[in-house]
Amino acid sequence: MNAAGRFARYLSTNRLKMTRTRRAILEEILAIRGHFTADDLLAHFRRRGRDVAPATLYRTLARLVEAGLVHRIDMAKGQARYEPMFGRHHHDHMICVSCGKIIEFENRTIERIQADVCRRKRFTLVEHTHQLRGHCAQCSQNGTPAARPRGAS
Amino acid sequence: MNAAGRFARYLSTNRLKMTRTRRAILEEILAIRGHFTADDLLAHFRRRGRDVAPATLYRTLARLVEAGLVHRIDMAKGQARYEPMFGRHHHDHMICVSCGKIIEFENRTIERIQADVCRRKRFTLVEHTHQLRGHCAQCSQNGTPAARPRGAS
DNA sequence: CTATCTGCAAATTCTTTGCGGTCTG
DNA sequence: CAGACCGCAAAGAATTTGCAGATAG
Repeated sequence: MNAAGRFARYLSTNRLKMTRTRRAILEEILAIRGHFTADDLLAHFRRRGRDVAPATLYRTLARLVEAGLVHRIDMAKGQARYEPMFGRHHHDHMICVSCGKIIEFENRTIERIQADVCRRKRFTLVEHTHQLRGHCAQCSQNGTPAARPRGAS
Repeated sequence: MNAAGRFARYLSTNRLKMTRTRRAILEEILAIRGHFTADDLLAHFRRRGRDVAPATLYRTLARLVEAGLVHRIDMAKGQARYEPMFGRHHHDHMICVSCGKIIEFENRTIERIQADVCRRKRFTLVEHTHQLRGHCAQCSQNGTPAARPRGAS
């Protein structure tokens, strides 16, 4: 089923409604096809005259996340990012602290070890965050000041 | 060198001052010897009559992090946590979403693969966050409602 | 003595909530 | 046509910043 269909199903299952605004938000996200912030979306709407209230957008994003159609990436600092998850599977992120670019990565071995670690501690994993922050190839090259590695969690 | 000494060295190197308040904050952290929030520290001080302004605490924590003596754990939601790093080496965290408990874990293989991933993408790693959120052994057992695993990043 | 600190209060940032009118199923 | 939504404005949480007097080197 496509994204709109899946959202519709999620909504009806939960006795929620498919409104014009919700449809518009989902379409905009489908059009972006990449990482975005709540503000990005608001700006898109503002630019084309359609005004969506921040409150409404946040409420809808929360529903899309619940429905499993969108994934929220909590940044250490500043706004959260979102990304569509239609038919995609799990991956993690490298975030360039110079230019903000997000590079996705996926590693089966890490996921497996992670599961092992949880099993060993009898920890029931619900979700995880694995972000690598640093400088992307371009920024490292363009003499971005100080790319000194350091440990962190 | 001990923590106080290291902090003193960091301060003087940067033409900063070792004040009474900074000393008190560092001592309090040494006494806690575990994970804490800015609010925890403020409460400790308030309880014993010594009043430290939030602004001052946050400024000092930032310095301690810069000095490498304290590590900041950014939580997806709510307040950041801090932990002393005196003579400890890197580790990551499992966070119980039921009781808030933080369990540390450390895995050389994951760290190594992570470094490989960065090398392959020519990404200069500065720091990383690897958090597993879920239910700890106790909370899973005590019938904490709904421990249904889901994917996330 | 002078630059850095401290506490206070106000500002910020991102997100959430309360409310009165509107729309969907 | 009842219950869910929308936009607006105001609230919220955690942290940061500006300022005037205090203090360390």
